[in-house]
Amino acid sequence: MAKPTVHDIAREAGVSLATVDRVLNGRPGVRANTIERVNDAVRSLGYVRDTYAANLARKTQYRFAFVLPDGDSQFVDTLKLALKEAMAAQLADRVFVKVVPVQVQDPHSVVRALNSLSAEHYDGVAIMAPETPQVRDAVARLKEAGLSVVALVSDLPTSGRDHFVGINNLSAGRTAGDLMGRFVGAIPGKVLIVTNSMLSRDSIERRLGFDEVMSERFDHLTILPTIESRGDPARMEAILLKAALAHPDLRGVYSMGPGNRPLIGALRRSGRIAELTVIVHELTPLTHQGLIDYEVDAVITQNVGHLVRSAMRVLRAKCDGVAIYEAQERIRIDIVLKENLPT
Amino acid sequence: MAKPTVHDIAREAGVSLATVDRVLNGRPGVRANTIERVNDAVRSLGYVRDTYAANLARKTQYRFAFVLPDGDSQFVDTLKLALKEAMAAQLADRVFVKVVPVQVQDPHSVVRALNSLSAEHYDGVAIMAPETPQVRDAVARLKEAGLSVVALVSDLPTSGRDHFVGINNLSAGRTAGDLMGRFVGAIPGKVLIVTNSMLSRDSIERRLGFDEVMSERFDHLTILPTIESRGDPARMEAILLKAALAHPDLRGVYSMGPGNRPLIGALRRSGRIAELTVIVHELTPLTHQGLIDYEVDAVITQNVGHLVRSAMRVLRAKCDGVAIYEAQERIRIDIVLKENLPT
DNA sequence: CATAAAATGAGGTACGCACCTCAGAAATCC
DNA sequence: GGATTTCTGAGGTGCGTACCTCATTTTATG
Repeated sequence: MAKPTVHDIAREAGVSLATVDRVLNGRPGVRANTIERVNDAVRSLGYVRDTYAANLARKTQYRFAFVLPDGDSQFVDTLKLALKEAMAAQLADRVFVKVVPVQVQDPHSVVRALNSLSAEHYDGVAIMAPETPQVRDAVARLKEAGLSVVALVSDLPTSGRDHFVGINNLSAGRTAGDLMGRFVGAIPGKVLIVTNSMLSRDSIERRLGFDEVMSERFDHLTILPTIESRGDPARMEAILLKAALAHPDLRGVYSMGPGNRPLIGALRRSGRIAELTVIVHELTPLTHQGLIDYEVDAVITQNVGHLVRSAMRVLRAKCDGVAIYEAQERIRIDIVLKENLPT
Repeated sequence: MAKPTVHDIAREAGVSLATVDRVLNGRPGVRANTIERVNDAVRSLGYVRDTYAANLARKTQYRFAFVLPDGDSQFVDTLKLALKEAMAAQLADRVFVKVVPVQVQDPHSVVRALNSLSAEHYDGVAIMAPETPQVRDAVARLKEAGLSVVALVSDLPTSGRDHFVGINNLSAGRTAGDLMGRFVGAIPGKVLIVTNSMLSRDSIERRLGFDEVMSERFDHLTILPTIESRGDPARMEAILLKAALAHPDLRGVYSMGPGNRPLIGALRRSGRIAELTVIVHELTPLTHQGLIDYEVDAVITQNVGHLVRSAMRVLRAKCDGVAIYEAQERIRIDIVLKENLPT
């Protein structure tokens, strides 16, 4: 009835504690036959290793690196803040976290950072960086070296990462489309989409989802050509202002990525921000204030606290070789309006 | 640099291990003066008890009771399901949970259940039940007996409960109002509110929030007198059907509590469900399907997984006498549309 | 000041596990 | 069948904590 321990397994399998230990920890010196006996006992008794006792005995720490974009992104800042909080809370749980800042626009910077993470100093890595062939290779190398790797916010499929912690961007785009269509209402008009770059996988997926919903359910709205800022706020602001003034029947603006500051600035300058339905991504101090001021109508976001905690849980589980609790690790797409802003 | 242990504290405070232990575990036989010295050492070294090692040594289980409404509420069912999953995941963490079903409409049933929970068999209790004087007293008794108590979903203020795990219902109502106003659009019309009973604290608060937002921002919409089902589905269905047919300019329906099945049934029968903006609470199989079928426009919900996990974390923290990590325990108000339904 | 009472120290055991050593048993090889 | 190699058992130690006992010191009490 009580939780089975290694002693119970030893008894059940008719072997000694030492042998159970060898099997459980993959140490050599056990006949295949005996290994089977032990594993059978584990299964039949439903033994699960007490990871806390194990860590206590092993006196290890989990050493994780979080590779995050450097620079002044409010989203990354809130992410870092959440990470800091989580670290404080997890300190008791033998988790050591190091933040590694990288210049995400430069794949070499990312690769250099990843290559600097050896299995000697780290047990796992969480990476938030755009998908490039170089990064994929570097991740594969980390995996090979025995590190656990999770992709954070932005997925790195085919890189061999253990897990992706983040939202489904197709659904995020569809959600934005749903809200846009409903908020704008039945009157025909135009919708503007802005992004940093249409090359990133996230933007492509969000755009795809948005388009799907618009054509399925709101075809009285016309989508204008996408505005790409390419990381240049001034450029973004200028083009946006021009577009806002050029289309008197513009009804809504959907911003798919970072760069909400120049967006809001331009819309304000155009004098039309109040009448437009503005939907952006990621809840940050800026977008939070935007909601309060009725300048932003909806924010589609992912809870940064959940992101970092999920990343840590998954990394720990991978290190322990334990199955993850899927339902808990699914990051939801949050819709935030003025009224349900978290307090 | 390394994590301080009880040994470090003993050395720092200039006392023996036994004394540190007495202080940390509140055992008697230590002079006030000495207690202070130990506590100072704890503070200055930043000692945090390793709860896992502690539990290992204490070889206790956390024994929690979840007092939940009996009967066929889909919301409670999903809550129970989440509880079951959480139990499976927490089994490794020495948590034992017992579900105690009660007839919530009968305060005596609740009180009887609560009184049956002795400190001998339980360390903490999570309660989901309406607030009545009898229940308040029973909770106070539990606290007195040394149990940790959290109110779940529905708060029990002034009962002395340690914590409330659930959403802010005023904000939930405001959020519903915000969505209703935006989804319905600029055309004047009427809005219907239905609930089980306007006597429950939750309904009152949601209604208050909804009204606030409607009068602040959407005063072209008129709110019809509230329909109360009083737990009678047939009655609800009949009144609702009548109301839906009596007001051709009805634009939206807001359901504040349980009883979504007769609601949707009546609206379907009225033939107007597609044109109405329907906003309900709690994501269940029924409302999930309603979103998919375009019968329900938005669901305002709280994540049951978070609810139970938060309740467990809080109960554990209270039992350990450890501070809770506020940010993680704040239950958000989730807005679910067809497009961001969790997969 | 003697004595009882309270406070403290020293030390042990246990929890479930990892990791180590060494001796002895079993299997394999020539 | 003896020598060698491969397995296995018995046992110990330590991780950070709880909880227990028993002696000893300190403090309060009459």
